[in-house]
Amino acid sequence: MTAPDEPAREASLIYVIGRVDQGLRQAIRARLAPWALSVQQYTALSVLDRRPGLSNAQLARRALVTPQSMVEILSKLEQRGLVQRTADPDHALILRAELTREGRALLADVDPGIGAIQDAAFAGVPREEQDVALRAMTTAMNRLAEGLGG
Amino acid sequence: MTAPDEPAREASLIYVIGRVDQGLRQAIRARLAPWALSVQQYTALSVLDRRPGLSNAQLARRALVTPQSMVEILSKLEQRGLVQRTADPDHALILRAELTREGRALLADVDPGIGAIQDAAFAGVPREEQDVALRAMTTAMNRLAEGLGG
DNA sequence: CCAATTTCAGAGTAACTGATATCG
DNA sequence: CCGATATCAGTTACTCTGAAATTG
Repeated sequence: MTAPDEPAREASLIYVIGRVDQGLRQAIRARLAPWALSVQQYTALSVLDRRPGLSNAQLARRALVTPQSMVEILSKLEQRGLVQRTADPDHALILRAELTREGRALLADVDPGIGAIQDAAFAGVPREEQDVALRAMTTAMNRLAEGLGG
Repeated sequence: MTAPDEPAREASLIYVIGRVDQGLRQAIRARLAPWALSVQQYTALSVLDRRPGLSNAQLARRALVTPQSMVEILSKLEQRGLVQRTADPDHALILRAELTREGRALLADVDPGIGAIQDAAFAGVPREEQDVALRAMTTAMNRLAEGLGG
């Protein structure tokens, strides 16, 4: 059976999102391998690059994972010297994270390759439609972050 | 720090897809818990419902995972009596899978709840835009299945 | 012999639940 | 006391790589 499977007819949005994420993750993982960076480590780095000063709890809410999951990611980045954390002056309990110089340098090395993956995956889709998709997905992301209630 | 995080400004499509998938998975997992079904088990069931007769290898290509990963999912469904597999008459090596009556019954029980999750997540997005998003994501899925080359 | 399918075994990744300690 | 943060420990979910046997 070498015959290629026929393309799926009408799958649900929820299903297609899962497949795309799976394929994207694989591609990103391969691209990141030379730096021994995991997908979520890369994700955390790029979030911190755009929003320095987020705490572990804030990062976790943003990523839609538990704070315990984020601790693992963040602590490894810190051990590796890509991220540094300093206590908030007003709340000694809160550790605000930001990229180190090494972290920024590594991100600059890696970012183009990841961008290329996105471009390749959506090459067949017109800009305007990509924008519509991005808006739709962003809406869903925000609703999911609120627990599907609001 | 109880103040809600400001909504993300301009994240990349690739990033938002990852977050949405993560949020969706969590919601689906919770909804599936009473049946002790995992997310990928549910996914495999619904694919087989629409396309009976797919082999393990075909399912794996469709899901963008290795055949080894799919074996685990499929064999558990088979052990549980939700799926049955029969050898292809022409190729004794190929085992074609299909839902059992129990599998179809369980899927019928579960499906509405999963549909509700999708509806809730994309409630704020107009139909036409959901369709555009679905088309864009389907294009990306197919490109990823071809290895980003084609 | 080669290509495709299935599957076992081991490993690594990713995320979770539970519990503990601290701060305001 | 309560709510939020951080984090340790254990566990489950998910996927991969490697290797083997079988079929056409």
